[in-house]
Amino acid sequence: MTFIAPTDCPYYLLSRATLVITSALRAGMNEAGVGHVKPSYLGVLWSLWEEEGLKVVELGRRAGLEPSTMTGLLDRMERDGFVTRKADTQDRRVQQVRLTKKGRTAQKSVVDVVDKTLAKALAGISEKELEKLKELLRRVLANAHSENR
Amino acid sequence: MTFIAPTDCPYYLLSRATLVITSALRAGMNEAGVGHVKPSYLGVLWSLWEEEGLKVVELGRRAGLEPSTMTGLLDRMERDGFVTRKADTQDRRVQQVRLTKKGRTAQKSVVDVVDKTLAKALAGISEKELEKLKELLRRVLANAHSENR
DNA sequence: ACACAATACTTCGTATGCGTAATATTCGTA
DNA sequence: TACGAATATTACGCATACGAAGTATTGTGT
Repeated sequence: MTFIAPTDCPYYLLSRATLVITSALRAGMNEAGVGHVKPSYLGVLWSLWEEEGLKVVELGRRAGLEPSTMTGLLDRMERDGFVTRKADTQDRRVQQVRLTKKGRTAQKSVVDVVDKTLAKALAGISEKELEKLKELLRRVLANAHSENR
Repeated sequence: MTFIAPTDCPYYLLSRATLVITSALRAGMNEAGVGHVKPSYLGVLWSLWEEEGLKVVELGRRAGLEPSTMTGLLDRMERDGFVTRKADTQDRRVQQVRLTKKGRTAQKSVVDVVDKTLAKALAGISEKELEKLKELLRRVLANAHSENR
């Protein structure tokens, strides 16, 4: 199969969809007065709201990001006052990442923005269709995963 | 609707799917000996293989990218020898972008890599499912589009 | 106990994208 | 025709991601 028009190419559609939702999230955060929360922070915040004191590698694993990516991401999050790093006393290679008060109290607004933004982005898509979409995307990820070994 | 696990969040799935395919494309290009062709070049090359001498804004429109993004992209493509810019004599604001010989001859290998990479990434997804996926993604783009005005 | 492998994290260079502002040119209208 | 609006491009700062390579620490096999 060869894809001619951009709107016929799944890669184009995926990239664009990701970018427009990222933009919408950024805008939504600004409007809601939590503009310091960048879209990339979400994966980390989500993990830490569940379980605090995770290490860098573990956060990366959960968000699907490389450790080297996490470093810069956590630098920005620390700069913006959402998390702190704390050396682990057991294993001194490890940095424990924990939420600040600001990181904790942001949860409500942030979850709200994400929900509303996704609802808008996915408007007109039924529950069933959404499930199908997610299932297909999971299959793409599974393909990539099995490819790498 | 609130999304708990990453694999339950459409935004996470979309981002990850985009990134893994981008990675796969990069790797595929390298293996095929056209490693200078970066994934971002594809949108521009596609447009120029169709019609040469397009201006920067038009290339951006077709690829879904901002003009300011195009500048850096075209800089890299020029550096890597795929395109040249040429001032338009009619309208001196305009830069005509045209393919070099290298840019033209790359078409066959590049299209080949893209086809094979997408086939692998989308393995196990039927024609019908792929159509559905594309339709849903187009709807997301349409939503974003109508949102912005 | 010691050499070597594995793990955790960071640093650095590069790619990719956006938005804002600056510059140059052209267009439309009074 | 002069002038403000629109258009085309670039410049700059920032966010986000990867991979390769470096550093520190821990684990393992002999």
